[in-house]
Amino acid sequence: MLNNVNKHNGKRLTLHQIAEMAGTSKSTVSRVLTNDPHVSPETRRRVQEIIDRHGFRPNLFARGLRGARTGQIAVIGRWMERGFLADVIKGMDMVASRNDAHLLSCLAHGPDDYISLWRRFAVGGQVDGIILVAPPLKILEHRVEPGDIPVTLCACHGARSRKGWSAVDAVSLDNVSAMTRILEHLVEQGCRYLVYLEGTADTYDARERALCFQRFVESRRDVTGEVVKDATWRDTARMRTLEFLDRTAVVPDAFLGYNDMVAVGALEALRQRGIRVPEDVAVSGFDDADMAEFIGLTTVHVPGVLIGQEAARLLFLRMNEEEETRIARHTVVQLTPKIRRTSLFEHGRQRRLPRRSEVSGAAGRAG
Amino acid sequence: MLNNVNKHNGKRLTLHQIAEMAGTSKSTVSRVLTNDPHVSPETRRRVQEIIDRHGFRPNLFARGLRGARTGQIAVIGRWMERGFLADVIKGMDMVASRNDAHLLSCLAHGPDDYISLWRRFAVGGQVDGIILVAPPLKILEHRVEPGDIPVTLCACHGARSRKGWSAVDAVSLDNVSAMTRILEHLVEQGCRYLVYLEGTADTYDARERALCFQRFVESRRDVTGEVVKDATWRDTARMRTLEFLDRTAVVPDAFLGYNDMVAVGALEALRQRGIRVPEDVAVSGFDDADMAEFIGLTTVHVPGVLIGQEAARLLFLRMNEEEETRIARHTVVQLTPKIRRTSLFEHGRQRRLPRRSEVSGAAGRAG
DNA sequence: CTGAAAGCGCTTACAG
DNA sequence: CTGAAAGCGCTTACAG
Repeated sequence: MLNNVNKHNGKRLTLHQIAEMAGTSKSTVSRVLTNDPHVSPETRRRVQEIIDRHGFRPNLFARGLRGARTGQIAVIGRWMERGFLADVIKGMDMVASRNDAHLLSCLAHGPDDYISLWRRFAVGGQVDGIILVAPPLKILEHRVEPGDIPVTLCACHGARSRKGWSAVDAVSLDNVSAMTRILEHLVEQGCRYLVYLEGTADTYDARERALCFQRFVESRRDVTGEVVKDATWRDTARMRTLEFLDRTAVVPDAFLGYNDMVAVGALEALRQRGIRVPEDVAVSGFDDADMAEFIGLTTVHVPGVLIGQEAARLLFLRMNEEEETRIARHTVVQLTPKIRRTSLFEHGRQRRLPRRSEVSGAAGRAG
Repeated sequence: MLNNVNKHNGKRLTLHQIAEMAGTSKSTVSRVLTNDPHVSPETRRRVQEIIDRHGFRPNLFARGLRGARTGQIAVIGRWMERGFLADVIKGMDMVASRNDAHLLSCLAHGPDDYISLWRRFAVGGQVDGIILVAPPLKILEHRVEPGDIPVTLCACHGARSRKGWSAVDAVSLDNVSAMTRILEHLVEQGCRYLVYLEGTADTYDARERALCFQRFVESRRDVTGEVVKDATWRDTARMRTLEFLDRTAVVPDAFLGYNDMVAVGALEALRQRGIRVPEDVAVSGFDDADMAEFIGLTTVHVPGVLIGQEAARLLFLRMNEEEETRIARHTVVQLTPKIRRTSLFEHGRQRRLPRRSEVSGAAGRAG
């Protein structure tokens, strides 16, 4: 009887009542509930049967107040990452529900809000653990305090090398390998003048992708690069791209977006200016969003669900440790480049627009 | 000092300590915290100042155990609706954080899991209220019990007419108006043979959209319709569409998807068979997903954030009521059809494929 | 292996 | 307006 869960004769069930029905004490019932080994098999069986029959679930507040497990995990994320966040939360929820825990998901409204949410949970005792998804860079100015409840970093590659964060469990994305392979692919396709649309600049992963782009460009004599800032979402990316196109003498060979939505913004701008993709310019994104495959967008597949599962696994591992260990676990998730239509010149490139090399070459000769 | 929030000399703060510092009693501090009017302005000011200075936040478990507010709202949703769910949660979170509450989001793994999650929270006392997002049809076989904590239905239009659910607050989508306008638009464009890809059949909204399609087709003498079942997501929609195309004598004039992802599945299948959109066949979706505009998909815009806000508003209204009222609030959200490229034949329709009317007409004459 | 008792940090009648 | 006290439902030393 689903409707009678946790109720008996219309009254909410308590340990006390279960104990009475089982002809034992509250202590023993509690021991059964917490899997305490100091209960005889026979007693355990009898008590468990009553518990099961009535669908009894202990009051979480009493439990939490007593300082035991609350069965709640706080997940702090950002609305801007909603696509990734939805996948990650799915993965976490899978693991959490296997551990009889629920997710308390909070969307931060900005870096400061993110940090104050984190600190509140870190000391508050409201949850058993915290997962920080793509936290703002600013969080690294703070540190994990000795008394904090367990925390796992998710999608914040590199944070572990920072003072005060080295002992924190983390699952990070291998942005650099994936980004480098996309860049190499573009160069192979004949691209020499690349533009990176930076997206939000305040997460570690965003920063890492931008840095990777810059280093790659610097390491290649034959490649020129430029970073366009403040292209955080589809519309801003479209606007930034339009502005860029209006002030540039030559159209670049490729636009790389911080993520797929930014790439789509660039595609819209290019379409608006009548510039063909991929004939005139290549475009790539990051994330492999739902429709990326359909529109043939070259991108990097990010296995969000798997990442969420792993983050939750690390957290439960930590939570279940008897005593504090000096171990910090770090999982690096490999990402898969997806080369698609927007960056492929199958039949040789047919370009109407002048290349940068031609223009600058001409200018060089003229000068 | 962010790090000192809720701590004083390294110890977690309690009412007791605040009372000591303020030179008053726990009772009075508690009264200040709960906005009890029975406190002198001077005392209130003094206590509040200490609270603010130390960033004191009362222990939620003690509060919850005592039977007062817990500051937590449970949101139960389904992974399949992830796009919609992400938007809705954003809206709820905006309202919740204004009310100093957090969202406990649970993803149900199936109808039974959904229902048992709901019942657990309904009687459990873990949260102050529940929002059910797009619950499975099966939930209507159960009913809201008298002792249940407040619940708000979200995206479950029509449930209110069911026994045991009439007194529940709800925010629903006006699926019928939107769907009808899309259907009328398609007919205006010359479509006569329509196929609806049903998607998941186990939510009220999905059911309602399918029903609306069937009724429309039945009400029009000149229109033929067919429903394809079990097209729940992009890949299944693609497969169902391919199967359909392989067994049909004539290609329909339009495919309507239960949502945008289903529509994209259909688009993929059509592309795979070399059938042009919109020249040979029109396609429409539902939701107005992130990339729908970019790919020119005709769809219905669903304002998820706004819907989430409204659901949370209704819930807080209910929670803040002193005594139980006999009022049930119902907000209906209007949806906006977005007519785009996939259903527009601007330059007159140029069709390579035979129309159903032609084929069946020929068959009729032959018989 | 089992039970009686203390106590977690609040709120709210109750008494003044 | 204010304070002392009871009690919410658990868990865990403590004693047997």
